[in-house]
Amino acid sequence: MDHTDGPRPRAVTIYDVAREAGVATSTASRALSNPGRVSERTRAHVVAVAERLGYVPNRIAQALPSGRTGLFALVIPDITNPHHVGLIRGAEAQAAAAGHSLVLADSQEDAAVELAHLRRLASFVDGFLLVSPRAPADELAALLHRHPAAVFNRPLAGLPGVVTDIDAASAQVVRHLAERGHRRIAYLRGPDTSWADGERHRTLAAHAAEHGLEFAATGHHPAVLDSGAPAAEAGLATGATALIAFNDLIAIGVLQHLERLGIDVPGRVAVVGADDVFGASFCHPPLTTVTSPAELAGRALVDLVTGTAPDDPVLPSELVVRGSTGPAR
Amino acid sequence: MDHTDGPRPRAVTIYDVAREAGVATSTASRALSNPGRVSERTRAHVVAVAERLGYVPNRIAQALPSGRTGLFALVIPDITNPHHVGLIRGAEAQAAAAGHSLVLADSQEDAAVELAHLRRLASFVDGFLLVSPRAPADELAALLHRHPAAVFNRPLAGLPGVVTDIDAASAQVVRHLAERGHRRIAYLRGPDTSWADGERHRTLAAHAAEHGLEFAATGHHPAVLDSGAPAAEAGLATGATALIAFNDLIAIGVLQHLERLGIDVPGRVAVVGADDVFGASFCHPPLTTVTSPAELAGRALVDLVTGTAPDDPVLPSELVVRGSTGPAR
DNA sequence: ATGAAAGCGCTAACAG
DNA sequence: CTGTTAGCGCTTTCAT
Repeated sequence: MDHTDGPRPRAVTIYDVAREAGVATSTASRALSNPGRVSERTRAHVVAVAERLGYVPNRIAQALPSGRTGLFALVIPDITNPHHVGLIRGAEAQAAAAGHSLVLADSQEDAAVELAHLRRLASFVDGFLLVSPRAPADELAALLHRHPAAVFNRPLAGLPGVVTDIDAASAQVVRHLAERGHRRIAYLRGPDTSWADGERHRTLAAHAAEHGLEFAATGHHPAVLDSGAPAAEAGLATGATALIAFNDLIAIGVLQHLERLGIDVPGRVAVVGADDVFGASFCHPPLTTVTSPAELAGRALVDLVTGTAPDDPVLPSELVVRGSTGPAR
Repeated sequence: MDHTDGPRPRAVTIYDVAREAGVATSTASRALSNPGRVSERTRAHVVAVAERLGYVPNRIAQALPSGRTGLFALVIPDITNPHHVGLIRGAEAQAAAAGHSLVLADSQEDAAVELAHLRRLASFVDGFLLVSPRAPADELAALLHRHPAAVFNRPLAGLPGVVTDIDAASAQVVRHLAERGHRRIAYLRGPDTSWADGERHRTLAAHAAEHGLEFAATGHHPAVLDSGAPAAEAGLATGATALIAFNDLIAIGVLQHLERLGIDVPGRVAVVGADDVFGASFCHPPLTTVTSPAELAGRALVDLVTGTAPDDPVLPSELVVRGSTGPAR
């Protein structure tokens, strides 16, 4: 049987409440959602009647005149990535605290899917939370013309947003590796549509130059565990003694591949990830990585889109040294 | 500035389209969403005008008469649990494929929060996807009276649902441990509001009896990593040589605690988890666990709530043997 | 402080 | 095949 078909048993409306309470619908409405503009006596009476009848306001009907649903769309490139889970969690918590809810949209790293989500959801939500959006800036701008939005990890003209302090993280990573005696390092790039990837590439190269280190880059690699093998091969081929992966997923995949190859980590090659996802602390060896302000970012996005500007649009990220880095061979 | 305040620039309505196309609104409506009930010529014309004006139907307005939003609420006890991520992913994918979207609701293992979500979202969604709901059955029933719902891992009278084949999984776990020579096993229980926990407890005890094994249980333990230490202590105190945790989160926490204690796994004690979450294959030692049909379950929930009954409400779960189990001391 | 009435944008009878 | 009209449930002027 199809539960979505057929008329649902009709619910108690505000008309029922008004009639039962012997007042006009407008009075009932005010008593319920605009107290203070009605006498205490009638307010209490209407509320009591509503309670007794089991009245629950129809939020679609509420939304039609106001245009506000209290729903926000959270658009994510890849739900599978554990990194994004922190973001979902932060956003959900902050939204719930403000009485809002999130509509989840997974764009599967596909710009077209992402844009389709924006179009589909536009008339339904009060705003968009865009996590590292992949679509071209002009197309995003066109679709978001009449909708508030906040963006994580991608500066977009005219849209508020927060970003990870990638430069600070890269500086710490490079300094750490230089101190451990590495002379040649390689960056295993992530998706080419990722702004964060470009930033990591740029800042790692710059800091490597400062320290007089040789720098190479490989990729782009998809941000998934399975990229580990090809990324590791490409990284090793550069002759680097330290491999810095775009994120922990790739880094853990790299560790697994190196283990299969019998290559000692960190003895022969060091590995660094990014995001400090669940699992990074107990993989083998435990992964040196940089933290991601994911949960913070999720909260900040909700704040931004609801009009509360955060103090600082640059969110902290810092190095966590674990077993996967060590002195160069 | 506050993006949510102030009137949004008003959008193109179907009236605009109808006027511009020189037809009645009903004709425009039919041309756009009920083709075949209008001449091909006017259809094409209206569509062209709509396109030119950049018309996008207002989904709230569409939803008001029909009562259908195409939104489904996914209610989860704990977003943090990586196990649930598979479920979210499966549900999102299946919903998206059918042109629906998901509203995310995290009840944080709290029955009151769960019920509050149902109340808040009821008038907004076409149905509920309940993942291991924690609230009392009668309260759930009362709130879901007029809303379709599908449930994962908790049989609820009158509601369609799917469950994991916990009995089969338990049978395999116990047989595996018996074959490895364990004579006394302990189950580290999960949340007391979890139906799955009760089932695992019951079936593990039954199969242990079949095999002539001694069986003990400890807990309830919250289903988080930090439960690992107390759960491990309680489990060891039972004198068991094999500890079966409610889920992988607890199991991995147990592994970490045993490592700190210098207790050899699986030499001195074996550890088994459940769900086969991300990380289970590369923790130390890799965790023997049972798979969870999470993604499948997510898809099945969407199918159920949209009226497509799945073939079998019992979803497969099977043992994956890794390094954390071995012969008893 | 309260009531009457209009309108949010769309769909679905009901006519023609 | 197309136009007219009512109505989904609620909020909000505008009167009183």
